[in-house]
Amino acid sequence: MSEHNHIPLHSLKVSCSSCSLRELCLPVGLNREEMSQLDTVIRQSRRLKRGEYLFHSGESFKSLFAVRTGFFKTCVASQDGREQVTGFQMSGELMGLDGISTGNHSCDAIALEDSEVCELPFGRMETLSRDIPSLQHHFYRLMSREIVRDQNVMLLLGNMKAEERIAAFLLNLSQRLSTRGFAANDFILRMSREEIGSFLGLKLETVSRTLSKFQQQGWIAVDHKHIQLVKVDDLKNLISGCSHANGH
Amino acid sequence: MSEHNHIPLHSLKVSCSSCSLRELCLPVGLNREEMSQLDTVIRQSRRLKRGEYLFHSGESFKSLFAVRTGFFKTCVASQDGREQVTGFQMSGELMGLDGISTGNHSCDAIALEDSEVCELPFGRMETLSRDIPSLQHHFYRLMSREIVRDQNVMLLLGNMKAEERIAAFLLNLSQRLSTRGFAANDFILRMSREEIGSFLGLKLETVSRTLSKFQQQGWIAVDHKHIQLVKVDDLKNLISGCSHANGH
DNA sequence: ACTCAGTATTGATAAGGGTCAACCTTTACC
DNA sequence: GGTAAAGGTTGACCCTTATCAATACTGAGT
Repeated sequence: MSEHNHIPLHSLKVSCSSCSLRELCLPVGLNREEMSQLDTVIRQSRRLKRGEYLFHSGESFKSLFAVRTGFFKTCVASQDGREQVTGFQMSGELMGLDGISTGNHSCDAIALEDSEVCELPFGRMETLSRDIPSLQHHFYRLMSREIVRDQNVMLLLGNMKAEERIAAFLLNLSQRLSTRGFAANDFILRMSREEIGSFLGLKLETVSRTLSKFQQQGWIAVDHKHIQLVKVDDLKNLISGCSHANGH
Repeated sequence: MSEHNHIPLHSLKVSCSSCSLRELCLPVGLNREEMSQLDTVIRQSRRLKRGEYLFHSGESFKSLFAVRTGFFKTCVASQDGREQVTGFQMSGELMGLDGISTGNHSCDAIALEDSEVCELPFGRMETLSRDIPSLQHHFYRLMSREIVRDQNVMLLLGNMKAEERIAAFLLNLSQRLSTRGFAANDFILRMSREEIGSFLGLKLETVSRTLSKFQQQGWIAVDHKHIQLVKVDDLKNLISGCSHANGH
């Protein structure tokens, strides 16, 4: 936590050492002292291997986690084994907001590839956010954004057909990847067909068939987990009308 | 805003004059001064007639609203007219949290019967919550609870069959009504079959048929909007396994 | 390089729920 | 109080997606 002093504020974005969190999740507009206060709170990052749980449903909630690198899914499970994936998280995105409510996590968070997260002890963030208004505001906005995202998923699950869901899903991924500087139209899926299906309320066979269909129509190219979007406009046409439906 | 001085703290619950909000939504544990600070922020309530919009999607976000009396739905609409009801709100429940994210409401809120709400100007609540830690904490918890509720709706929409959805819906309503001191097994639906369907991702005909089916089985009695739950355990059996699925 | 388990594709068939339509009931409004 | 509009029920039929099944591919680990 040293170099801040030598670096102009506006470039902190790219030069913070400990954690990419601040670039991606936290508000600009903090002064140096506030930044260093934040530094004392954010714990060093934790590494997880593919398949590892970041937290389990029911576990006591202590911290939020921000993805530094890698890819996660969050899911709620019913007693009889059915599971609903409630979201996929990539770098800069936050997990654990559901735990604040009861003090226990209400979902599982699982790494879909080797990943790294920043831990944000919530109690200390809460305290700190009292002293730093813009931080408090930012947290309210983050939680609200999650609510909006969830509402859009409801719209997707409640109103859209399989093809529309898949198209919305691909376009949403594409948009989030390009925000992070990755190619928008050429990417690797980090999740299985079954996990996509669980998120979208479809069976894995339907996901597979729909991807094949899109490929036959020349809209996308599918090579297992490697996806290329060829005709983005056609995909967008499919969901125009049911729009709003882009989470995150 | 007068009688607080004469009334012991623990009974504020029942005796606040201006607004039932504090009883239902806000944390206990405020002292008298904090309570009176809150009083200066909470605006007098607003009355709405059935069918009236409390706010529209896209409208600038200024305030949260808590239902005092009556019943609301919130919904997001797609361009082509499809609408997804994202929730039904009854007394004590909050609307508008989605607006914090962008500064604009992302859904419509519509009164399903003549209703009364408290307005909570968000900017002032935010400021106040800096000075009153328990208020800040309470807001975080409220927002988190909304996230958990939405996740459970996703589970419902993504995994459950029509009968399970309807059963979960009825049981959820029942539970929330009984929390408020109303009969748990005998109530009037405030929403149409179509609105139920929109919330549950079903068509109105399916809602109607499923209610008829439950009635034939002797599990419930249906007289238009008047519903009686006769065999609650059978309804619960239907959704055991997919449980978790009770919002709010 | 081989194997086994997990993952994906594709086809055939079935079921659940959507769609269309007719009819009935209630509510709201003139 | 009568009439129109909205809401609700029920039936027949069809479409989308789930289910079941066979096969193929991939990749991690030996």
